[in-house]
Amino acid sequence: MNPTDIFEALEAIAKAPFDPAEFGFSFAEATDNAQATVSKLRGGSLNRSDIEGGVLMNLKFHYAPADALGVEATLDALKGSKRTAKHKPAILIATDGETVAAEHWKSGERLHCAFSEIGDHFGFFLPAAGKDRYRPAEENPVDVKATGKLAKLYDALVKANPDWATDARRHDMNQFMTRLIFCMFAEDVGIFPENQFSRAIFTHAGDKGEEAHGVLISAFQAMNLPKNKRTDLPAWSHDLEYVNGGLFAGTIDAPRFDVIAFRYLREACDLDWKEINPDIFGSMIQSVADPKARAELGMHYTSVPNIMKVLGPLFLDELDAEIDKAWDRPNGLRKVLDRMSAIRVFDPACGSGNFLVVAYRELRAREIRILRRLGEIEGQTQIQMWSQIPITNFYGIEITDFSAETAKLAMFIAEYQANAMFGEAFGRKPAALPLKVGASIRNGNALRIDWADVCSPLVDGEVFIAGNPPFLGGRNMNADQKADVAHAFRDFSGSHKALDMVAAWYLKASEYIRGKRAAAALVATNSICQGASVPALWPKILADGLEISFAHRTFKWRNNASANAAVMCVVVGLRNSSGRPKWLFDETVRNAAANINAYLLDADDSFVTPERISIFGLPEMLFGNMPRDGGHLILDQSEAEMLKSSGYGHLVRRYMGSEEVIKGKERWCLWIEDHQVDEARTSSFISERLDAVASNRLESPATSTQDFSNRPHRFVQIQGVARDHSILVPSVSSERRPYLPVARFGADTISSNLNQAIYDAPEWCIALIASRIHLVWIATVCGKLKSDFRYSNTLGWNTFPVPAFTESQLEALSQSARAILKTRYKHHPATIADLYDPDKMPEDLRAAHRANDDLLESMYIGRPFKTDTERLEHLFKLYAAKVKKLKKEAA
DNA sequence: CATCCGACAAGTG
DNA sequence: CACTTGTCGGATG
Repeated sequence: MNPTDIFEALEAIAKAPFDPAEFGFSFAEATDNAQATVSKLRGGSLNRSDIEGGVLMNLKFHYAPADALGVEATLDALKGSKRTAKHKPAILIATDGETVAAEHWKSGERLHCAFSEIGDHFGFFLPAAGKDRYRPAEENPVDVKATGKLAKLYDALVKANPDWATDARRHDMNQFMTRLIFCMFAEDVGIFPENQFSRAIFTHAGDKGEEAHGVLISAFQAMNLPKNKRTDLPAWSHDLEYVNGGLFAGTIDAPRFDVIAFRYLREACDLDWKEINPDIFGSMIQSVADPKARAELGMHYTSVPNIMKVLGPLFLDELDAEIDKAWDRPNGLRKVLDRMSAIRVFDPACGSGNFLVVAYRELRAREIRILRRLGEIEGQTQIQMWSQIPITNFYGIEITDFSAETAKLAMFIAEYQANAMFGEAFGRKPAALPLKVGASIRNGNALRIDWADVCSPLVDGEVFIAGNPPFLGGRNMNADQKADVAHAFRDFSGSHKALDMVAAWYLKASEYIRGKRAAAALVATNSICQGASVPALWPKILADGLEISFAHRTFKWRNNASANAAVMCVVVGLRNSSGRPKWLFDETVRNAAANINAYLLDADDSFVTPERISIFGLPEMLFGNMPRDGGHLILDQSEAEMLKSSGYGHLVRRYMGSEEVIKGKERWCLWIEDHQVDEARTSSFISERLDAVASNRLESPATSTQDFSNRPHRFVQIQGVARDHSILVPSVSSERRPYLPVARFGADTISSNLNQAIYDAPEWCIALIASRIHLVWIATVCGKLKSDFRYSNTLGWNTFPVPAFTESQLEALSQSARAILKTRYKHHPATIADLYDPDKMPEDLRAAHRANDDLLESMYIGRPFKTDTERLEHLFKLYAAKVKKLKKEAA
């Protein structure tokens, strides 16, 4: 059973009427146990439970129906059962058919939900089916746990208070959650007396939380008033600490708690908040408070390892080297301290402040390290009293108000924790309350604000810009966002409209640091270093004395959130040109580079621009044909056969997209010339399809599509059709294959826009496309989809450098192409996906390709190339020479 | 006209 | 849920 089956089985249980005696067995069935096993369970021979009416399966689960005491008490009974300890079930579950309480026994993680929702929580129950849940170890599990609890609390509160989920009240809800989090943190780390807050709440809120609402309001009001002004508040609140700092200013309200929400509140308070990492916790708080952000949590919080990919090479690694060098020289160490105290860190897209928090924490940790060392050398008395790294050296811009507030809170927590460490090391620390001045976080639009206005560049100190700005493709921005980007690019000619929004941050960063004591490094989608973006963006950035100081090449976005964004990233560091070393990172491997170009290669700067026709005289390659039909012109096999047998076969053609070429799938399409429309309409099937196309096109937002609603029999864009044969290259294909997929088809096929096509051209074109050297070129200069190849005629084929071939060379290449096709045919009916699987590629096909490579490469340099690097170097040399020559001719 | 892209999207185990 | 791998068609040059 796969997880989807388990989900469906649990859904079925949730929908059926609840039978306490039956539930354990149906749960066993739902979690992937064979019928025979379930029968034995029913018979009692496998059931190990020691609880009345319970079902216990060794290592899998322990269920008990809830009695009068309620699901909570039953769950506790399950937890305390001797048999549970003996048989170690993955899941404990108690239910009364109304609500469910369950626990992941190993981690102690709990779930409370309505009985009808158990399907939605199938992920929680997967361990009962022997499937491990995804448990990343790279980060602090406390953060993950806390976020989970807070999210559940939030959901429960919203359920109990539907009006709090409306836009009008969201801000109140956000504020409420932030205040709550602060209190839970403060009472665990010693800002408040231990457990002062939760004791006050749980003493006065009633057994089921019926009074929690009023109690929390009073508590928050008290924290906003000096202790001597609380006469109107209940007596128990008079001891609570005065916090101030804006956190408790403004309206104070609280939602009402039902039983489930109150349970989660208790669990959240029980957590040990001492261990919380403010660095990523900020974004987590934000995600908890904002359901939309929660859905997007996977994209917007940057994991600490990824933050360090930016901050390390940007300035921390260099500081470490300086510290090491000065380790035995007090004056040298003091110099490093001076440098550190004059460093400003500026995140122009700070969100809830993760980069700033990590940067602050790392600098404070280094300061402690240096001071300890100075103490060793010179004695404790010579050391400065307080930290010299002011929190006011940390700057941010953030567009949403709530995130900006959260960032300040996260920085406060970070400062508190750093002071505690300082106190531990040197026995002194400043008072925590009431809250003081914090980091400078500006609430505004970073693409409109002058950055120097937020954080001015320094003469006697450095500014490091770091962050992870939002990614949004040029075609997916709304009008406001497009205008913001246009504003950032206002001083430049050439179009920026195809660029990702993150490109505007890079541009502004480059303008900020140029000629200043400043450097920048940002996370970006890898697309800004690929394909059409390279010539559109990087000449502007790398002009006037800037260089790429380091880069992390494409890595997959990843963090602890469950729904990660599907995106591949790069980190690119910018600085004013210098002789200092440059570093190129591949995953964890670091290489020194002589130069880093905009493709993130250790090579000279070069920008390959798209061309309308091949600058090396190759045959014309055309984009495929785009139906824009809502799928209504496309036929499956049975539909095609039906039309053929009823006399409409001449209106049907084989339809080729990428999958048809690569995986040998079969689809057909209606291909109707203008003069055939009346005839086509005599088929009611075709007629219905055409009407569907027409109405679909009318609904399109694009006028170019609407314009074709009165010609529904036709593809909107017809780029080309073969007279005799076509050579098709899928426009997207897996990066794992050692050669690009390419195939030859007859005149009866129509290529969709998912292929590039050369019509009625000689076979040697196949020899070129199927060569290693062509793959290397495409992989370098074309765009990518994640890291998969994306074939472009303008960027890849029309720029592909080839030597001037002789007739006999072309004939040899054609023969070589035929040899490849013939070898493939020997393995019929294996598809291209089968044949070019890197693990299973047949030896004879490999040999045919090797021969093809040797033949072609000898035509370039008289022998095969030794490495891909050598191939690229030669291609770029040919390309540069050709571009130079064309420019000269044009002048 | 002729593309180039997607903090993706859909299918699979 | 994790992993693989290329749809589809709008917006723009």
